[in-house]
Amino acid sequence: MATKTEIRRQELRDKLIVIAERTIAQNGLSALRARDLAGEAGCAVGAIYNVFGDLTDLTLAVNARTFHRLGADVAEALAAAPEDPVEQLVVMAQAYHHFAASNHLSWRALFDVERPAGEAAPDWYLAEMGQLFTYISDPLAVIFPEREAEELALLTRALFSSVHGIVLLGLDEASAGVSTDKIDHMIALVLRQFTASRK
Amino acid sequence: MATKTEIRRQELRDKLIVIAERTIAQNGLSALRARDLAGEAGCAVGAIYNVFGDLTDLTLAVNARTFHRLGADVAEALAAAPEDPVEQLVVMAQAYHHFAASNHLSWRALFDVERPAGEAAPDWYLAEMGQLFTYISDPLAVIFPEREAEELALLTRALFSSVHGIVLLGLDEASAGVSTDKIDHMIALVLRQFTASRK
DNA sequence: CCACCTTGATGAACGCAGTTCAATGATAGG
DNA sequence: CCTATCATTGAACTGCGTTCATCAAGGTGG
Repeated sequence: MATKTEIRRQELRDKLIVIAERTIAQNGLSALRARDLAGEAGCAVGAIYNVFGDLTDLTLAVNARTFHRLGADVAEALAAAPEDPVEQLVVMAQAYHHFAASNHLSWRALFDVERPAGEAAPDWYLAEMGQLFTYISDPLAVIFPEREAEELALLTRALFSSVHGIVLLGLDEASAGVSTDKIDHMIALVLRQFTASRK
Repeated sequence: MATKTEIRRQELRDKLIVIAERTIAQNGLSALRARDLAGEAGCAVGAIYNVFGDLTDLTLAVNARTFHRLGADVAEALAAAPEDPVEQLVVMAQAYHHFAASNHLSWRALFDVERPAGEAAPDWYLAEMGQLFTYISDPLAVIFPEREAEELALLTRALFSSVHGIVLLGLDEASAGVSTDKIDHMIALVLRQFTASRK
């Protein structure tokens, strides 16, 4: 069938994702503009809309890749972590922090993308999130062997959210952000203190 | 001097803040439009810019009031809380949560407002934040009497950020938000577990 | 290999924001 | 009351995402 066309579309799709990824990483989500994109990709503005529904779709494609890189970094840190489950939590949380710090604008784009109210997050997002939760709940189950599964799930979510909050506010320069070392320190403080009494 | 003019300006300023506050509370920050605002206030679009530098300035004025209400709610909860410092932390954190849940769009506007990169947060923001931090650090100092002041400051910030993260992700419907009860439960879990071993 | 038709690509034009500023109207001092 | 000064106005400007009538290319049957 329209093989030629499909190949061209796929190539344009990839090219747009690469350009958008670089733009977001360097200048943030707000710097993503249809005309600039078309200029850099050497296509018409309308061509973007032949390949993506709108710029939000393109942003989501970039975010999927960012989230995947994030998950890979955390997994890598976990693989290299010591046996101790508390240390595993600390190492993973700090890997999350370092990813966010090193990919600040891309990481922000994960949360700043406009989502139509009441619409569920895309599947890849929930899947990637579930993977992260598994990394957390495994050590947690070792640390708190007597807790119910449901309680562990809440703990997992709570700890992830806590670390996320520390990183979010810590990296926010405007509201008197905090040095990288101090963020790592806060993460370790919370996790160690949290797991200090294992019951 | 220009008393007539100044009075008129002050009245317009107040009227715009009230209208913007209602608009944000009901339909979110993205529903704030200069023409609608002028229409509702019965003034020209340009008049907005005689009184506020731009719409972000107006949003910041609304945010100052929101943040102040938030602080008042937390203070009220603290005043009605038991003596036990751990319970004080839990009560305040849940007050934070309930404010965010009951004023979701206004609360979101606190963080969603566009801030020029590299620019510090306004003074009222830092002051209000400092007040919240004091509410937290006082019970913390009772719970952890042997910790250094610097360490306590980090703990304070870390705990605030943690609760903020739990509320933020918990209220986010798109990424499979969580029921109000479960958010309260997560907050209590984290704070109680965190303070279970007092050292 | 050509003629035809279907399908895709194009970019000027549209709608809708925030913001500006020349023209108009009000204010206050003489 | 007059006039110089200042405030207000809203049409116009700019910049954005998005659309769609127009044109070009691709594939197909003869």
